Amino acid sequence: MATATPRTQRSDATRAAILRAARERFAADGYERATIRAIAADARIDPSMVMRYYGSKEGLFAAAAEFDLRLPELTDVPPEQLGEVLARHFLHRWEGDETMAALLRAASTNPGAAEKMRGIFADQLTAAVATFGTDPAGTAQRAGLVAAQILGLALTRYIVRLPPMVEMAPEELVAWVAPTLQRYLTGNPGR
Amino acid sequence: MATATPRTQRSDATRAAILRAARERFAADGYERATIRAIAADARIDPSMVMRYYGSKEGLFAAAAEFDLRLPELTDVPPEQLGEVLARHFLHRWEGDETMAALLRAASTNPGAAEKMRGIFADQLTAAVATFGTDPAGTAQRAGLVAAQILGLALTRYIVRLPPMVEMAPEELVAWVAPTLQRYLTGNPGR
DNA sequence: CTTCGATGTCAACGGTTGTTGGCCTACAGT
DNA sequence: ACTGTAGGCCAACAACCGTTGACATCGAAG
Repeated sequence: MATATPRTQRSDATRAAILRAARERFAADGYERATIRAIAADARIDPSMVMRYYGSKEGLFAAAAEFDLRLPELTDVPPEQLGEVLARHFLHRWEGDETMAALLRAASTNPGAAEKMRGIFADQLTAAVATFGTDPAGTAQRAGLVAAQILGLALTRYIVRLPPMVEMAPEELVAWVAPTLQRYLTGNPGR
Repeated sequence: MATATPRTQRSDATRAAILRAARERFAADGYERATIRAIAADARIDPSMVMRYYGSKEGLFAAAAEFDLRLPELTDVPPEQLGEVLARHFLHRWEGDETMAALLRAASTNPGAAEKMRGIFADQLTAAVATFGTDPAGTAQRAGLVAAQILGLALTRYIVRLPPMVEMAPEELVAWVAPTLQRYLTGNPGR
């Protein structure tokens, strides 16, 4: 009220407000049900501002779905603890930022979102798996299997909300899933 | 052409045509992008017929998403082969019927579809796991974990289409996933 | 103080969607 | 042969969507 907000900061503030509202709506409703009008209402601005700042709905989604897995350095992790470290990291990453839920919900129906999802796991996860690469030829496969287990966990816990998966404590889930990831990373098929 | 089709069969035929087209569209596009008009066009009838036969879009989806996992009798399977049998069964079931892909796509954005998904896994899968129940208290958890791995596999292979998961041969996937299911069914957390 | 550009608002457009009611046609029961 | 009725089509409605353009407002540079 009293202190006038500098002008250059104002646009950045609303930009951020739009992005926050967009992530919430995309996460809760998916790409098609999340309307620009609803997002603008949440951010307390006019729908046309969304267009001005992000060009189109797809542009807004692309900005809102920018995501970094923030995978830790795996080189200084004891090889037999890789599964546990990864399982715990993903669970915490997911629980603290709804961007990933938004991306997952949207990826089921929106081709662009699916493409972005492929990019994230192909680039970030595959690269991380490659750093301790004891099996260069199978790296992509191993990363894919890890993604399948991780995304299945996220899907059942945050999207479909299967009761047993929702009710389990994070550490309980880590205990169950860690050995699976460990085998996908360093083991062989058929046990 | 020559022989007139009996009237009672005609309606059943178009009912089935609608259902088939609906499953295809729901599987390919998800709930919101699959329009009644497109489904009707595929079935070569008028959109209003869809309403007459199924009441509403939600009613049509409910009918199209009716699904039986067709889980085999698990009582006469050697306990140490449960994971392998289940993994192979799910993969074949999924590859042969796109209903499940339609349900999975829709479950990400449509609450009714998610509810139906919960029902399928809570009823059919949990019941199957309970038949050889060596751990009555943990049955629901074990079924949930199996669902997480199975759905993660389906999501990455049929929906998001992660290249390594798409390219792997079915038996290759079975070899990797079977031990995971086996441990979720009969093992303990933390290996 | 004036001027210019960026920020924000308002109203509207064109298109698509689920859904509805009226109309035509042709077959089954009498 | 006649009639009622069910299958099928056409046109339209009301609502909602993404998107656009014109107009107001206000802070900063000259």
